[in-house]
Amino acid sequence: MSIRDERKQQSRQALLDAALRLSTSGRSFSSISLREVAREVGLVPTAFYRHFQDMDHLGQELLDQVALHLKTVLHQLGLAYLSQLGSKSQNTLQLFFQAVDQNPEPWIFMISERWGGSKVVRQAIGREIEFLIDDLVNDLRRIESLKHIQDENDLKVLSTILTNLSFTWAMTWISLSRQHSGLALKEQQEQFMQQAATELRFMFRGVSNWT
Amino acid sequence: MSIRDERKQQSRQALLDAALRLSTSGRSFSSISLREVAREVGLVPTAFYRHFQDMDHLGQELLDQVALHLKTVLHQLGLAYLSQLGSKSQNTLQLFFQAVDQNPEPWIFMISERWGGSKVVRQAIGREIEFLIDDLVNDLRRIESLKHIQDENDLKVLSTILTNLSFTWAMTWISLSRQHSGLALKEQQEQFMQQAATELRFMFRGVSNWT
DNA sequence: TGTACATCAGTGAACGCGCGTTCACTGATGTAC
DNA sequence: TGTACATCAGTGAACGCGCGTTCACTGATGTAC
Repeated sequence: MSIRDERKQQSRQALLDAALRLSTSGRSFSSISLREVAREVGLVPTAFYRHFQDMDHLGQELLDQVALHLKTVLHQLGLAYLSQLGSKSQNTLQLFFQAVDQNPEPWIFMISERWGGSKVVRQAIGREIEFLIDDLVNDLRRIESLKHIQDENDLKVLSTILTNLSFTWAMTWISLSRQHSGLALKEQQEQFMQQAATELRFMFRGVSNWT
Repeated sequence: MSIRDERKQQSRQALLDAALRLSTSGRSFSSISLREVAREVGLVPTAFYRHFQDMDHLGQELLDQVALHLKTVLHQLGLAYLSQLGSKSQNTLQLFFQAVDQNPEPWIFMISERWGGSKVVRQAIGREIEFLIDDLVNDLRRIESLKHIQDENDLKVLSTILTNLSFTWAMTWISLSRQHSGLALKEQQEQFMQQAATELRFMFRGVSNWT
């Protein structure tokens, strides 16, 4: 790639990063402005148009990146779960929250814009969540304790519940860090992790008695 | 109440209704303006200040009304479920979606603003959801098939799952009506209701094998 | 009941501001010879 | 390698617009006597 193309790519990515940062810091994507995004990057507003037609197009591109990240993280979590085999699922839960902490923005974007104010983003998220659910079905199929679930459809329903639950967990977890700090935060997190573990236990109890 | 107070109350409620309508018609609360709300009601923008200090204060009041509605509907659903006793839970699911269809706006507001762009609304929703979960715990306690769950905390976790699941169901249901119509809509709704029923069955299978 | 004054929901003009978008431009980088 | 022209990411001025908020006002309703 030429120097010019490289620099252009950097600016483009900087715009995407700025939009993600602004729209996950307590405000929503539909309430941030083109000028804000450009300003955040140190560009003049008109330069925005060299990269995206408008904020909606940026939103779609941003969602693609965000969805790819989540897909990767979730798949790695699936692999980690499989590799430890009989190990407690609580470990996986810990890994999950660790992944959320390490890079919360994609989670915030995906979850809070799922029913958010931008139609194109909302619809794109609907599609991406379908993909995530299907991916998870493939991971679930390889889990020994789920082998007795014959009906492909039941597996998909299970995947749907888990996906939706995990979104709520992620967002609740993140909002804990926003409302508490220090020791109080640790305490709240510990308590919430216990609760999520119990939720999982409820699910798996249903799974193991499935016919 | 005097004539003047009555008229003032009407205007106030009209502003709240307009804000709810605007913020649940595909846009978000944080992206609608004070002037839009006033215009929708047929008032001059400055008249807004006779009723609310700003949009945040209107939002808090609006949330109170919305939460009260949901609380009432959910409690009535609980009573309906209890009264039919051994009857299929699928009936209750049907009643649930019927209630959502009859007045979708409170559901949309509660769910899409749960992680939305207004901080005060977000935090108020967090509190209200806690109340809804606690209310549901009280209803669950009276269900025969749940009597074997001793630990109060397990009951609360179950209530949390059900509440979160039902929110996702409600919003998915509503977005079906937004994307389809006529026969295709009926088909999608039927299919989704089956899926939700299976999700419930997973949960209850876990519940009945709880120790 | 009638009158004189007080209250206050709603009005209309005005303000400064940030917004999205247009346009002609600049100057560093790329390309053809 | 050096030169002459083309490309194009980023600039800066300008536009019309809707926004939140202020202020002095109007006139219907309420209240005191």
